[in-house]
Amino acid sequence: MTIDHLDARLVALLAAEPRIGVLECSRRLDVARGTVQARLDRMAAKGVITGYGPDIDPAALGFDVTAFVTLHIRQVAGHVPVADQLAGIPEVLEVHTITGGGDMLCRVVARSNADLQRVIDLIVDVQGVVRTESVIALDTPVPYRTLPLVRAAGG
Amino acid sequence: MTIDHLDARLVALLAAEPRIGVLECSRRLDVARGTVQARLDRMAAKGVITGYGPDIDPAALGFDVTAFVTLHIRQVAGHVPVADQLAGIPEVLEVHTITGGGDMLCRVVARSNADLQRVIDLIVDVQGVVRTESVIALDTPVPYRTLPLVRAAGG
DNA sequence: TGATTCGGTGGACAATTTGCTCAGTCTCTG
DNA sequence: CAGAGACTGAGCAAATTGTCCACCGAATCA
Repeated sequence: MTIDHLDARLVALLAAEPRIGVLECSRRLDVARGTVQARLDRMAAKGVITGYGPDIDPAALGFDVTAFVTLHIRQVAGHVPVADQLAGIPEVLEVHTITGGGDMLCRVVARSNADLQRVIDLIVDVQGVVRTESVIALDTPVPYRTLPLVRAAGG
Repeated sequence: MTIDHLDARLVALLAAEPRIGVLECSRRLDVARGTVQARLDRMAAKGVITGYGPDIDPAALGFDVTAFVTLHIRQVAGHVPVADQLAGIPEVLEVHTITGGGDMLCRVVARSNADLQRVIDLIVDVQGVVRTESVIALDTPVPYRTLPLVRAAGG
C-alpha cells in the first residue's frame, strides 16, 4: 500500500504521543478531524497499522537477557509442528524460518544467563529440534523501530 | 518489577482490543476505574509499558523481505559509530551487539530480494563494517509477541 | 493492641472527546 | 462536463476522561 506525507506524519505523531486522541491529532496536523479518522481507518483496513500496543518491555519485567537462537531441525515432519511447540514457550518472542545454514531463528528472553540455559533446554527438548546455536544480545544500540521506514515510505 | 494477575489481564485485554478506554477496561475486568488507571500508571512509570503503538507492518508498506544481517566490524573505533551510521538507514529496524562469531546483528527489511541487495550495500558501506552475512526470513510462524511472557510473569 | 499506610471501591463533577451525519468545496479523470 | 473521491467545517447526543472525595479492609509495625 502507498502512504503519503500526511499518513507518515500522523503515524509519527501517534508514535511520539500515543495517548492523544483523534481530535488532538487533527489539531496538531492542522487538518479536519474526519480526515484523521479516515486516514487511520484506511491504514488499519490495509493492515499498515496492525494494532495499538501496549508495548511491553521484557527487561522491565525482569527478562534482562535477550538471545537469538538458530535451530537445526529434522526436516522429515516439516517445521510447522516445531513452530507450534516453540509458540508454547512464553520466553520465545518470535520465530522465523530462514535461509542459510540454520532452519529457524528465534528470539528468546530470559531472566539471567542461567535462566537462558533453561529456556534453551526447553527449545532443544522440542520434537524435531536437532541442534541449536545461541547468540546473546549484549546491547541494543538501535531498538526496534519503524518510524524511519514510515518516513521513508511516506515522504 | 513484579506484575500480578490483574496487571497481566489488563495488558492482555488492551492488547486484544487496543482502542477501548480505561472505563471499558474496568467494566471488563470487574474492578473500579481508579484501579485500572492506577495499574496502568504504575506499569508506565516502571517502564513495563513503554508506549501504545501504533504498530506498523512493514510488509503492508511493501517491505516484504525481512533479513537478519550479522556484521563483522573493525574493532578499533568501537561499535558506537557503526551503530549510529546504521541508525541512519530506515530499512534497518533493529541493531544489537552480540556474542559469538559476529559483532553485531541487525534486522532489516527491503522491498524485494534485489532491494535487499541495495540495503546490504548501504550497510557494507558503513565505516568500520568489514563483512556481512545475511539470512533471509522466509516465513514467520510466530510473529513478535509478549503476551505469553506477560501471562507467565503475572500468573 | 492501636495507629498508620496502602490499595481498592464507588460516587460525583465539569470538560472534553467520540461517533455519526450532512452539506459544500476542490481536484482529478474519463 | 459529469462523476468520483477526498477534505472541510459544523452540529449533536452520548460516552469518556481527569480529578476530586470519603470509606473500607488488610497488612505492617511500634
